[in-house]
Amino acid sequence: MSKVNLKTLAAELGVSVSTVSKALQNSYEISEETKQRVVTLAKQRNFRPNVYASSLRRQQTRTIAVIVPEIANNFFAFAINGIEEIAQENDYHVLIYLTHDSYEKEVSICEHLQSGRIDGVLMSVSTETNDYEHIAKLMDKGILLVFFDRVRHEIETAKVTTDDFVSGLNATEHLIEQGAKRIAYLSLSSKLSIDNKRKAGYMEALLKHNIEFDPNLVVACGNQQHEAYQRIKELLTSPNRTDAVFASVEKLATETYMVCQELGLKIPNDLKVICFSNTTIASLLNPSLSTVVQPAFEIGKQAANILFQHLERKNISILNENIILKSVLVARESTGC
Amino acid sequence: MSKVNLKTLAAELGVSVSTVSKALQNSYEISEETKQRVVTLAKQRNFRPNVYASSLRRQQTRTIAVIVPEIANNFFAFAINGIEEIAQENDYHVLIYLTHDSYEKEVSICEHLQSGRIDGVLMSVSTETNDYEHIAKLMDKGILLVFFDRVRHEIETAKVTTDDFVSGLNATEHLIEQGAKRIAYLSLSSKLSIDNKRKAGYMEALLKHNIEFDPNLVVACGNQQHEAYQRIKELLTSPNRTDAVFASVEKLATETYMVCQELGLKIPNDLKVICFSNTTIASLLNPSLSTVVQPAFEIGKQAANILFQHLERKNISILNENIILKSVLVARESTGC
DNA sequence: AATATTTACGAAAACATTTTCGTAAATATT
DNA sequence: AATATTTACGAAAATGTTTTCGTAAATATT
Repeated sequence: MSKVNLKTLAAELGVSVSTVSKALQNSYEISEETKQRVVTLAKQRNFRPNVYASSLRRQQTRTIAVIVPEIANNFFAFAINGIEEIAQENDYHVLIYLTHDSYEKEVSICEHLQSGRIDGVLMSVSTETNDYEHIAKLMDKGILLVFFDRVRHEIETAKVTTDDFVSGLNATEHLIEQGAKRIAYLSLSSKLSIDNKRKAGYMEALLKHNIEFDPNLVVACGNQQHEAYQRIKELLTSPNRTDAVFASVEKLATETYMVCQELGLKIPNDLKVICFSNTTIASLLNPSLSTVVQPAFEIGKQAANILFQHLERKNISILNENIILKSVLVARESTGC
Repeated sequence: MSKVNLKTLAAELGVSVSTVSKALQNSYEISEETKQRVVTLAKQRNFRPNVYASSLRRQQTRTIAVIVPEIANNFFAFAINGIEEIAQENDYHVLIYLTHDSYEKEVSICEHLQSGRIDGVLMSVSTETNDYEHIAKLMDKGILLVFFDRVRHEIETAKVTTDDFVSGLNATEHLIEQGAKRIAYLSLSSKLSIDNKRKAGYMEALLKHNIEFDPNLVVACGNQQHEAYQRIKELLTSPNRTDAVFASVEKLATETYMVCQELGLKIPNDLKVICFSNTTIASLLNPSLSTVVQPAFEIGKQAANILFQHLERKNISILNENIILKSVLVARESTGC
């Protein structure tokens, strides 16, 4: 395991360090014969240029960070999948950071990333994030950023999301068409732009169908599982009970299923349920779950593509732009289909 | 966005670069007064030491790689969750690489990682991996490695897995106790040690209960979803049909559910199903799914802990050791409970 | 007062690359 | 034959840290 670097290779070949470096980069300055000798020895010694030295000199790391709230979540897992695929294609490396929906953690991660470790960031903000100074600081250091899904509109850069408003409208309208009269909206956090857009779509659908909006039917469930369970239970045990639920995220729908199990409510007869979800087994649930499926994989790919394009073109800041990919509604038994 | 580094700070303060560096590291060589001045300016200028320069000099990166077959998989998602948690605690950074169960990709990733980018690796090998030279090469470069879940026993290092044999035995025995007579084993790949152990447990259970082992009931399903579907369909349509299925991974169980839907077979009456799985919604399936739940989060944490401990103690190679965390069997309707 | 020790800092090497620039020799051009 | 150009390489600077070692001044010890 004797160390091998440009210096040792050069010494062994009786040429200079720069010659070895250039030969390995297939530079026109080096004769074919020398290149051969260098490449052969490098291969034999299993030489790999030290990326930290080379990044330092080149002033680029070919590394990006992905900051997401969680990973045990089908949407984020698929999105990361897409990101990683594009990263491998472009020979970039992907650092992963989980905020667990904590604002403090998100800030701390952004602090850490100001140390030249990365060229760019793909980010989905936490539900608790209410400002954006930590993100602005990051960009001040010349780090490119692209948001996906959970964005902050105050930051001027590219944002890849799904058509949350329209999908929210469609999901709600679907419930109405299936006969629902009192539809509840289960919210994750009013700080999240996507949540607000889905809710806006929900309200638009009510308006369109002349259903009066009842603020009591908008339930802030939060991140904590047990808290969400409680809120939903309260909702489903309150007088003049709701007959349908539109959950802004999958977790809130599955919690609804659990609550119904406990209360003995039958889906879809007693309660219709639809939600944003990327689970692959929606059709196997009891009853099968109607979902709004986000193109998670595509969202990840697009976000990564935009970032890498700009990274290759150097120093060009990313224009403020909303890329919107369509979700698709899949109706199943939970809404009476 | 004028650049700020030790040099510019030193110039502005009228001291040397080394003084600034030492002051920021709170070295005893620097007076309190100077430290104050340095720290204040550094804060004001929002200075972060360049990690590539510092890694180069220190010869450690505080970065690890996690290599897994896929991420849209509850087991790996939870494991990565555990890894990331421990990494953040220890101030390490986590690079993620997906092999998509391709041997070529796994090799290529290992090649890339020989460039001094990382100090250590946590790895779950792909189902197609049949040798281990690429892994040995990595270790030759002085990179520490810990396996989790999908291990290669030929490599001498720590391996964190679950009690696959015993759990396989328990799962099979559970099926037998529930009245199953002809139990099939759905295998992912005979190249995987965990798969073989689960299968060995299955065979042991048959032996114990005097059930003759029928090789036709061991179905190699592979990674491809449609192929798995086909194999399972063949199994369930063949004469003298099996009455129970033990799936080595979740995906094969959900495929089984799909096949049963198509064939109109009723679980658990026509077919009992149990599988290794980490899905959080097993209880919501139709029918609810009996699972062997691996402590995925803990496995990730343990593997990361072992790696970091050795990284801190420098150069100490990791002893060959099998750490086995117990899985727990949760019986539900799919096995008639 | 002479010597020893401590304090507080700076110069420079080291980490492993990449890249600019200089140049000797070989070849081409007039 | 004299000059211009090309070829093939090397020296050295640069990237931004960390760390070793040297040392002048201040303080302590005899």
